[in-house]
Amino acid sequence: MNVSENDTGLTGWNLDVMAPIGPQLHRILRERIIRNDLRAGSQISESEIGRQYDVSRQPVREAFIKLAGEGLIAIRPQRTTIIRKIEYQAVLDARFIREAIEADIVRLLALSPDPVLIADLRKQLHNQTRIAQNEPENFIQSDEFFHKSLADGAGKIKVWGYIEGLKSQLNRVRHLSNGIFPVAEMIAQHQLVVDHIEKNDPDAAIAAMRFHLRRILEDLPNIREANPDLFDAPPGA
Amino acid sequence: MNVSENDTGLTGWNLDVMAPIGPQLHRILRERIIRNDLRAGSQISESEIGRQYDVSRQPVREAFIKLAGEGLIAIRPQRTTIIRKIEYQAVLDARFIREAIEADIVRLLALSPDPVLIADLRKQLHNQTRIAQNEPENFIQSDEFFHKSLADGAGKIKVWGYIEGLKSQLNRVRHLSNGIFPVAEMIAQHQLVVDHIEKNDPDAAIAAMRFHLRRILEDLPNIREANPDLFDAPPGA
DNA sequence: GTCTGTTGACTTGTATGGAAGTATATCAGA
DNA sequence: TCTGATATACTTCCATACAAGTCAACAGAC
Repeated sequence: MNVSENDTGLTGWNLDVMAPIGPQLHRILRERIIRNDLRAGSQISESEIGRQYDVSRQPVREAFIKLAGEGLIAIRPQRTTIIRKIEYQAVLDARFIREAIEADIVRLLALSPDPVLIADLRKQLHNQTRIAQNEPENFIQSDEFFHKSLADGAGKIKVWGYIEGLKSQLNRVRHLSNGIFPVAEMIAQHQLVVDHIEKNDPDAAIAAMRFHLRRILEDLPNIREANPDLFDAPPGA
Repeated sequence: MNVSENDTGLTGWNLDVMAPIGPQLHRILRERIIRNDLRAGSQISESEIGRQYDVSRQPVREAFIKLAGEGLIAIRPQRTTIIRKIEYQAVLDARFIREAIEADIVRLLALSPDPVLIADLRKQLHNQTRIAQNEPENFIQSDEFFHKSLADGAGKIKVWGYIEGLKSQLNRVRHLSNGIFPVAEMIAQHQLVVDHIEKNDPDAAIAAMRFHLRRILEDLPNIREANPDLFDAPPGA
């Protein structure tokens, strides 16, 4: 295990020793896995992570259990714990669920468009264009916020929380495709969704959202091909 | 805490001491909460549950953390842990997600009907009628199996696993409404879904499934009224 | 009677030790 | 050089001990 890239050896993710350790470790380790700082396929152990962060094994173990529940690691009792590789089918399933839910969310929004929400979304679209040009590394975050705002506007903010675990699977892929993502195209698709919501046209809004969320299906094979060691067994073959 | 209804004091849910304890406790406690054996609003503690099952606090704690993640209990650090009451909004949100996902699942099924699956589903419908007459207490289980079969037939068996946590919220309500459920009506709705799938009519199948899953919205207010102490704050007022 | 400070019995959070199981390295023998 | 048994060093899992925080009851002052 080699993680040290700076003086702390924590690659920038540090603990607040006054707050509960377990949940903090859960969040930190999840982020490190999603960003591929803890590489897929590599082994980790409770004691080793505990040493890195100078805590005991117990809170590490609790974080591990949560990560295993999200499918990010695989705990093999008495043997070892490994960072799971990205499962092609799991990404497809997570995307499927997300499309189903977000389609129904935009349906609600388009059935009774809220001018205040529309204005906020348009402002976000403006920001996205600026971010795409000046700080593309932050685009994923702004994209997440956009979709979250849609859920919130439909009164389904808790629904967004439920699928938090799902996003882990998708975000691992998205972080791999940071460079090759057609950002301008995605912003245009966002715009289309907002337009149809404003025009009180549910079917068109749903179609636009579904098309938008299916975009990743085109890139997925390329992403796998560019990072074969991070993925599990090939899709069909 | 009073749980003993038989000699073991475990009300029928026992541990296998050879298998990992933590996950077993998670499953057992979840079942007890869903079936209202651990009553909503009551307090529990790691040590007390540990004494009941003659294990240490540690595996109990791991089960608690998972249950908290599902929203079934609320851990208040250094204070207490309580069985959460049923949140009206959480039930609505879980139902919303389930409808969105299952609608897309039946769409897939109706787009390319599989005769083998259809035959299996029809056999299940037959069984459901028999169960409804002879052993109505098992109807919920057969209903779950029916919906799971739909997901499986669409190649989305893992999707069904992802929403496992969601079902906890819904099942708490369903177990309260065991007696007043219009079983015959639900079987007829199941039948309608299968019919439309077989006839290669996605829109009709989706409509039938959505209608079916919205049925609980009619009973929900009555269920809450019949068990006011198990629910959180009233919906609107 | 009312308020305040203290005590003690709880709670969860964290640390540590040992038990059970597995993988790997080492070494004996052919 | 190769094969197989043994030992050592890991791993997770569970039990136990300690630390820190919270709450309720109670004693005492006003």
